[in-house]
Amino acid sequence: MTRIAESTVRRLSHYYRVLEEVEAEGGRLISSHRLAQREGITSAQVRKDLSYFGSFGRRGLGYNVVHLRHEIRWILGLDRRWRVALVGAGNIGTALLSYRGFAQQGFEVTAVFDRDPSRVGQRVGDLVVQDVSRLAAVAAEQAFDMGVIATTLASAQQVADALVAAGVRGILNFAPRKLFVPAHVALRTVDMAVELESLSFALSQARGPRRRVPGRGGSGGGR
Amino acid sequence: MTRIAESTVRRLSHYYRVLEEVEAEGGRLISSHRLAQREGITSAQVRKDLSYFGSFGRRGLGYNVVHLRHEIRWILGLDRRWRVALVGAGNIGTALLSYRGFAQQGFEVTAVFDRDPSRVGQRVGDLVVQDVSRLAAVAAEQAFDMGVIATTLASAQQVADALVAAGVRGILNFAPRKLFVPAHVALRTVDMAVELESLSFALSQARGPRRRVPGRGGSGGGR
DNA sequence: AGTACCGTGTGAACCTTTTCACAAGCGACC
DNA sequence: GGTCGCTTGTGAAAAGGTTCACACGGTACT
Ligand SMILES: NC(=O)c1ccc[n+]([C@@H]2O[C@H](COP(=O)([O-])OP(=O)(O)OC[C@H]3O[C@@H](n4cnc5c(N)ncnc54)[C@H](O)[C@@H]3O)[C@@H](O)[C@H]2O)c1
Ligand SMILES: NC(=O)c1ccc[n+]([C@@H]2O[C@H](COP(=O)([O-])OP(=O)(O)OC[C@H]3O[C@@H](n4cnc5c(N)ncnc54)[C@H](O)[C@@H]3O)[C@@H](O)[C@H]2O)c1
Repeated sequence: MTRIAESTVRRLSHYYRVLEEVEAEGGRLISSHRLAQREGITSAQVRKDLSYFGSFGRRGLGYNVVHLRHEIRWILGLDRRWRVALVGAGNIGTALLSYRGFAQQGFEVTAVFDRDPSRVGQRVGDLVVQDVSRLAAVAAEQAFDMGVIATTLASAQQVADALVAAGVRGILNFAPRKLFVPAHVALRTVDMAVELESLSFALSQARGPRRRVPGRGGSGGGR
Repeated sequence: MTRIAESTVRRLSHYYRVLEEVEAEGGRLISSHRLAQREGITSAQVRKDLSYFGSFGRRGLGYNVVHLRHEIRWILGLDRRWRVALVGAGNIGTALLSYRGFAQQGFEVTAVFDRDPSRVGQRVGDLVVQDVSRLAAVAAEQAFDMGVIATTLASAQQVADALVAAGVRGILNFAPRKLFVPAHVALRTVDMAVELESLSFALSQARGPRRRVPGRGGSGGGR
């Protein structure tokens, strides 16, 4: 079987949401075309994505909503609980903890760590912030599947290393930096600055090309 | 000139960060190879990305750090201030407001809106939360360039519509849903659930293919 | 001035992902 | 049972993005 593209996986998440909604609305069947419409993509894309994993539809009819949702749920691994360690109980970290959406999809934050003594010991939601030095010890008990990095930029790589050492197989990183992890550890980075800058670029495209100082090559600046 | 790929723009953001760091470390020149190494990509990719915008390097030498940083700064439109309206003063919204990183890159949140009467009037950072019904009126004064949607899922599309009506040309969306906006408005979505689910998928790949009930086609589920 | 070395900029090759287009399956209706 | 309309699943084509590989330009050193 050929490797699945990251973009396909991300769309599966979207299909899953749509299916949840359609199910709630009472829809029993949905065609690739209508599914695609709700996501603003083509129906061929939907069918191709699903075809990598099997044949879930019925010709002339479409997909059974409940069935397809369960299939995608299984494909994405959402049919189990994932134990998640959160490192960094700052702005982002506490926002994530207060969010109930993740637990609903099976992502259960079972421990929070920080290194700031003023935060350690405080309660955040149902959890008490622990000192990050206890990460290895707690991991031995709880066997985290994933780690979330919500620390300051400067600590991100060392926290990643600690999480890897603690045995996580996946890391979600909020620090705006490239992290290096072993090949067997999956890494995803949420970089809001990149998104904003991408917007900034898009909005700047309206303006004309760079006005250049005449008589000056493009290379300059060096002495 | 050919359209610039979104992936190229995102990498430019990363190059920009690396250049900031290298500059802080006192480096004057950097080769595409070393720049690539710090991002875990190939040097050809770096050169290709930059080549879409001009010739910024010197053969045999590399790129002048300060000069290249300024070029990218200009390309990404970070050489000006962007006025940003934030809608939704909940967990994510307040986390964003407490973050100083954005203002440093020129993204200035100049107004915050919510519809919850218990939040309206409260101070968050330097700003006072206003009722979302005032969005149009405030936009007339402040001329927002971009909007950030940090509201609940159910409100996201109507808030997007309101922001578009208020004249923003870019939207950063945190609600996990596909939003529809006119072609002249740039939209980027930060969907943390998708990221987590992508991790979940990656971690699930270890397990074998789906065990199927024998004697049952792939299509089933319908009556 | 000549030679050795280095690194950019870029066409071409390669690889990946998306879109096209259609045969084949399925239900409905006569 | 036959025909019609609808929709899937999928090879093949197209589009898009990345990597290769090298000519060319530039520095350094003799
Ligand atoms: N808040 C935002 O809106 C926002 C937006 C974009 C990016 N980010 C990024 O997200 C990350 C977190 O941002 P924030 O605003 O929550 O920052 P914050 O300063 O509020 O929180 C960071 C927390 O991490 C803790 N920490 C630092 N080093 C640690 C370590 N080695 N081990 C354990 N804990 C450690 C700190 O004590 C602090 O509590 C930063 O990297 C930031 O660049 C934040
Ligand atoms: N908090 C997280 O960690 C997290 C993670 C992933 C996704 N999200 C998404 O981000 C969004 C915000 O999450 P949150 O945790 O900050 O939620 P929240 O409930 O804390 O905040 C949402 C805020 O939006 C306001 N709001 C709702 N409808 C509005 C409207 N029409 N106009 C103006 N304001 C309105 C609410 O009054 C509330 O203050 C949600 O869509 C959520 O799915 C949040």
